[in-house]
Amino acid sequence: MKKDFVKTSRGWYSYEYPRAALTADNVIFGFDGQDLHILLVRRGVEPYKGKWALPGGFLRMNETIEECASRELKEETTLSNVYMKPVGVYSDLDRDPRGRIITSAFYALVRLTEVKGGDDADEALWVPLTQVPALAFDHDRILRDARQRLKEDIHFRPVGFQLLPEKFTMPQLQRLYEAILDVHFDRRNFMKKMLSVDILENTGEFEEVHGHRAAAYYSFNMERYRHLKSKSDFHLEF
Amino acid sequence: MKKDFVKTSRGWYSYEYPRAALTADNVIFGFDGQDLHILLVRRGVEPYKGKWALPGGFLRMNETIEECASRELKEETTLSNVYMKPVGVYSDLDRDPRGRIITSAFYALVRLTEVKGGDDADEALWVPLTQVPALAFDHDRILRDARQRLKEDIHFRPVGFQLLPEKFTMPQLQRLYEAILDVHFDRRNFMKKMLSVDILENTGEFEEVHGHRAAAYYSFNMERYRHLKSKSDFHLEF
DNA sequence: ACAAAAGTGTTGTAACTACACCCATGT
DNA sequence: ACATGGGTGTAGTTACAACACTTTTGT
Repeated sequence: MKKDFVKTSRGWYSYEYPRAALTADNVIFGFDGQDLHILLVRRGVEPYKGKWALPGGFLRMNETIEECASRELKEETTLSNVYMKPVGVYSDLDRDPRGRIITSAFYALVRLTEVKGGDDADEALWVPLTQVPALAFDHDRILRDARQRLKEDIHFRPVGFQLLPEKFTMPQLQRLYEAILDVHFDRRNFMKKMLSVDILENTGEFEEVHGHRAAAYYSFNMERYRHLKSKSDFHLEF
Repeated sequence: MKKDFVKTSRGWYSYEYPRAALTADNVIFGFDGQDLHILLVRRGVEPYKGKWALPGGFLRMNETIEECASRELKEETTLSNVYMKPVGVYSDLDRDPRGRIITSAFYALVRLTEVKGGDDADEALWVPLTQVPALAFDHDRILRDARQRLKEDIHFRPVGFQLLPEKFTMPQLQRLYEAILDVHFDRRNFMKKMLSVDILENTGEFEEVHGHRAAAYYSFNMERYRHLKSKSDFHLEF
């Protein structure tokens, strides 16, 4: 790659035409078995100091925007190899008071239990989607768009399984789908449909509650999913 | 907005950290009644001089990325108010030999007949999707992604009607859907399904072929589409 | 005893697929 | 006469939505 800048005497980077700065921001979804949460960070500096915001950061010159997003995600959660999908590009002229900063937003699905949940004093905090405060910058809009995107994606890809532990019960899976799609399903029909796709495996194990048998554990069988004849075989209509 | 740069003595723009340049590229789809086409431009300068590429250009500081994309689209087609949707961000380090240039890709749907079709000598040319040559930069990949996105979108939104003239025949509509989805439908079932959604209006007029009555003209009724109870009412499964 | 959560089958209805013949026009 | 393209209806199958009772456990 050609060098497309010159350095000034002060060590700054100089270009023939003005350029916007690029950031990546992540909407990190987690599920606690009951509700959908997102991971927020409290801003320690101006602008929007003290406000909650999506975790993110500036693009470096040796990484793609996806690499930037997953680097930021790793810094926040210590997780790598996380399921991420692009949400959109946000480039309103006045979206950041610091100047012309454009962000590329992603959503990520993580197992909430694998991330050390910070408390309020900490910088990062899991917040239920029903209790998200007003966010810094245009992050409210980004969050809305990410939820919408997740809602659409879940019809075509088994995204839910990225949010659940290895083994999960049918009621947990149903609560997750209900939280994402914001609807209610009949237990029997939900179970029937899920099992009809043939990507779930009954582990034979059972959830234990107070030392007694409760719901049966299932696991997601990635092999079987790969072998579906067409992607539309996993077209959950609901 | 704060000024986030300083100008050098040579009039260049200087930043504390390196920045990538941002462009917008458009995959412009058109339909000639038979096949899907895209609009390509032949590059007049290096790199990739003489190669075909997607139309696009650099972001200006007084516009959003969407405004940039539609400005470029207008320059190429003279059309405004065109249906456009984002495809993705392409930021591979070596995607442009000129330096760190990141592009935000969009697809657009236009009525091919409304755009003066340039010939080979011209700079812009309509090319059937079946005959697209190897493109400059990573535009092959962008095109693949745009086709995939269009394929997915058509299930949820009546995107096809952006590509057809005001009045169109059922066989034309079917050919369009077949071109986008790359499948074949039974004529009777296709018609039945389309009419069942209740967003088409029989104009009472007929296509004339050699002075004789041929297929009936339909038009898309935007009002009826808006009044659908839910978006999933236009969920064409196929 | 009462409430809460998990498991299990059937039936009516709606939607989809597959399929054949007629008519008009152009060669 | 033959081929092409447009118009129309039905029957079999599949997928979906709606629905109730039993068991276990905790209070």
